[in-house]
Amino acid sequence: MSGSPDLSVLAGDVLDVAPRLLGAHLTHAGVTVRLTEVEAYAGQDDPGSHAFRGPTARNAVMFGPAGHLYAYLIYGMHVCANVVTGTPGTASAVLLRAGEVVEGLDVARGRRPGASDRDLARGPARLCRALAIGLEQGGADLATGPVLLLLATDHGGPVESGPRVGLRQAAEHPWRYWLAGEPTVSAYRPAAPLRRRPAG
DNA sequence: AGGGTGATTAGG
DNA sequence: CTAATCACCCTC
Repeated sequence: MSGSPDLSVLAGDVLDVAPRLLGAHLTHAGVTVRLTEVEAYAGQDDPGSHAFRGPTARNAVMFGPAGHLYAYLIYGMHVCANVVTGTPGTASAVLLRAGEVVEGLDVARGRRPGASDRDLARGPARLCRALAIGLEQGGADLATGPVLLLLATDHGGPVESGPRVGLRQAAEHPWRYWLAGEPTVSAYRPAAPLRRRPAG
């Protein structure tokens, strides 16, 4: 009877939940994206996760119930969005890396001047830009909005997996999942090596 | 190939 | 307080 979609599946293990988000629809402010690429972050067990070192003010929402939005600012200018998974107390989440704009194409184009349609939401910060997701949306309940998640009953194609993008820690885990053959999947970019201190 | 940008974090 | 890091994007 509820008007909200059932997101209870998100309370499961993040490695199980992440691929199931592929094909899901994410809607905000007049634009809907079909997710084509995601990455799993396994909380305090995962050196690549923001929650690895325990709760802080920034990552607090990850320790809460599943189905909420964890949004953060990176490199001083870009916002990235995650879906919190697992049970309260665990801090796992899924980074939304890329999607295909399936609704509100003109609105999305206006938010991403100069970008091709393929690139509108191709990359985690681009996806947030196309959907106008900012830090204000952090903590939002994805079942009730304003950012809404509608799970897919079907992926719509085979899922592939490989190493996560841009991580220096725990880069060996194949916890990035994408829909095979989708042009909106972002290119794999290994982490840049640390700039070495001047040698003595 | 390199630069922009500022919050977040650990450490003194 | 300081200094290092950062789940990225754009332009050249």
